[in-house]
Amino acid sequence: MNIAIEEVVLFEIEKTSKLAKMYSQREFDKRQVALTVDQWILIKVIEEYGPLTQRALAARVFRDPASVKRTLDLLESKELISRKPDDQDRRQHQVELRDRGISLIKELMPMISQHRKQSTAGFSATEKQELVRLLKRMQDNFLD
Amino acid sequence: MNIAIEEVVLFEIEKTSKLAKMYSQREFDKRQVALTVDQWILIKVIEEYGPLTQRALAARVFRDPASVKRTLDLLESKELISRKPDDQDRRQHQVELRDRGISLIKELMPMISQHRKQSTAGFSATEKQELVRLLKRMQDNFLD
DNA sequence: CGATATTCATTGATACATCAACGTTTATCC
DNA sequence: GGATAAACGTTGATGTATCAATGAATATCG
Repeated sequence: MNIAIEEVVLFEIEKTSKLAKMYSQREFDKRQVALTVDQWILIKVIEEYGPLTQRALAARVFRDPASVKRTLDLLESKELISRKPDDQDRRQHQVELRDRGISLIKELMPMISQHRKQSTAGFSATEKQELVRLLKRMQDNFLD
Repeated sequence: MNIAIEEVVLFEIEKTSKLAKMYSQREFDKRQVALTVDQWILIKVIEEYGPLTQRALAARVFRDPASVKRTLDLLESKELISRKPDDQDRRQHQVELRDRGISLIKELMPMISQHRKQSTAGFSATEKQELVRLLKRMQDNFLD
């Protein structure tokens, strides 16, 4: 049974992605942080690029707007973010961080930075760049 | 706002993984194949390694046994697989392909092979190997 | 200016992901 | 051998992913 390298590549990408997410989630749980990794990513992106619309937010994190909407509902109930209807265009809502969101991010950033470093521990600068370069080329192959 | 390369790497892995799955799913839908990508992966693994227990199957595809169980329920209702209680150990079930599963795989393999090749189109043999090597090293970084 | 088309957020339906808890069956240990 | 522990599959709860459809607001076009 000959297994094509192409198959291995796709499998390893999927596996790496899952492992990274599981690793982060365990860290959150260990520290009693009542957040999922996807929720964390949203509030971090809102901090960096907000206020922004739900659609713009979804595009930035590469998720479906319907899915992002539901996650925002949860973050709103935790009082970490708020949504305000836009005055110029009342179809869209501006999403922004609330105080509790801001302080939560400040609190968690050290752990997050540590996790990011851990992901490429032992990699040279060249290897990190090469990995990103190859991944982007693969992405292009899927955009037809 | 300086964005660490570690952050980019993790993001690109996630993005590549999502794109690959979306690309495959669109192909399935286009051809009216009534399967999700995850369902396809399960029956393909059962074909290659079956019969096997649900737990062994879950470990092979790197998924949660509870999740695999539910997907197997769907595949069973489509009459693509069957489950038999093991005589030696009645806690576990042996999962195997049924005739319809076998012929479905035969029918879809050309498309799948094409998709796998597409993923690494333009890659040299060295680049493919390098990508897999870097991914595996990253996985090791998460196994503590 | 008024009909038509598009955009945004939302909701419903279906599927997958993870963990915890549970019943049944099998292993282990005193 | 009988109590205790562990393994397998299952179910429930919660969160995320995708597509299709809907309502309200805005753009566009004749």
